[in-house]
Amino acid sequence: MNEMKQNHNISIVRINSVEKREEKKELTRTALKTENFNMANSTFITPPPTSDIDHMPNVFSLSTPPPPPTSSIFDMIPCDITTGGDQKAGSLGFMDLLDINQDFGASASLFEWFNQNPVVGSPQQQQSFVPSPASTVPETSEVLNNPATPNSSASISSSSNEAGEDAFQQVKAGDQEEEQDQDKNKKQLKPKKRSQKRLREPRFAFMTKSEVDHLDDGYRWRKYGQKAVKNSPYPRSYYRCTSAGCGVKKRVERSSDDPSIVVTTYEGQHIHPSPIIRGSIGIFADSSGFGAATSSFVFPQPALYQQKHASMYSSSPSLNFTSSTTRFSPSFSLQERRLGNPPSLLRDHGLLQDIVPSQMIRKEAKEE
DNA sequence: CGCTTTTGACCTGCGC
DNA sequence: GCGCAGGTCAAAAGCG
Repeated sequence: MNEMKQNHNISIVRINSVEKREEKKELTRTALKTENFNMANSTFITPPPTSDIDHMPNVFSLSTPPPPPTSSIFDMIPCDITTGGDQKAGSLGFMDLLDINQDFGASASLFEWFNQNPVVGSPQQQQSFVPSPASTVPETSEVLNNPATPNSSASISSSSNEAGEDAFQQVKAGDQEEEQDQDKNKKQLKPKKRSQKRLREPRFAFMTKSEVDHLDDGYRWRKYGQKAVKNSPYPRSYYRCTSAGCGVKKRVERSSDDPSIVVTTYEGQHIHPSPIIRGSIGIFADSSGFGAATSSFVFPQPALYQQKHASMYSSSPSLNFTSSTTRFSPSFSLQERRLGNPPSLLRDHGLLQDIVPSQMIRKEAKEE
């Protein structure tokens, strides 16, 4: 249990995506040129938006330095947020997202903000988000840099194939015949659905400073694989949501640069409410919950889902934080947050208080 | 007994 | 075409 009380520095990356193979290749090449290429020097290139999840900022970082013992989430100082490829977007912080320093209009929550700020609009916008080869890595690194891991950034590329089922059914049909001929000698002769091209769901990731690899985000996960990661002594674990019909996956791996950093990548959206949802506290089930070992915050559920389960959502939950031991989903008032008076609930657990934005240190350093 | 984790093999995509 | 690395499968083992 002690490990559950580690500091959890979180960096979130969400890069909207556009399937630009050439840029992707270039990114890869660029990254590989870097001496310490790893997750840190990567960029998410996800498929075009398919849901409300894409209303989230394309990229934002919640990197956090080790907080003082008495710090709380309310002590957080804005960290970098870069939207799209537009550097003019400037920096926004975690608290910005929480409506502390930034006016999100009527929305008092990250959730609402996400849904009210369709950052991802036109294909052009999406494309603009994907940094050019020349600028991508540095920019991404800038955004993702965590004080604890100067070289850290996360980079994942994904490809989407929207050709659809038809294409794959044809391919599959052909492959099945081949499989019958081929795999008789092989151990795993069972026909797999491998011939189908995988459809990539939108992905996003975040970095957490934690000693715990598998972070509790309120959902139940089943590990289905583990692979050694090139240039890293730490393996990557693959998890799938255990809920029937829910195909959300997540990958967890440690940064080779800083073993204390856990990089978690979510793919897909939950089609069910978070098991942790309970009580009267305002909650929004997420589309891809994520969090730290002892705390988690959850991203918005797709609008469609919310409509179906409107009763499950309160008016303005800001962020759903949960604990693996004692879950809680604070829906504190804006005033409370602005006054820096976190609910005792938060203070008592020393969980969220571990989340501190990356620029806190930077700013403090500047002030000194 | 049912669920989860482990782990080696296999599949797929990409670079050379 | 080959090799590599990422991703997935599924049998076996582990666990409560």
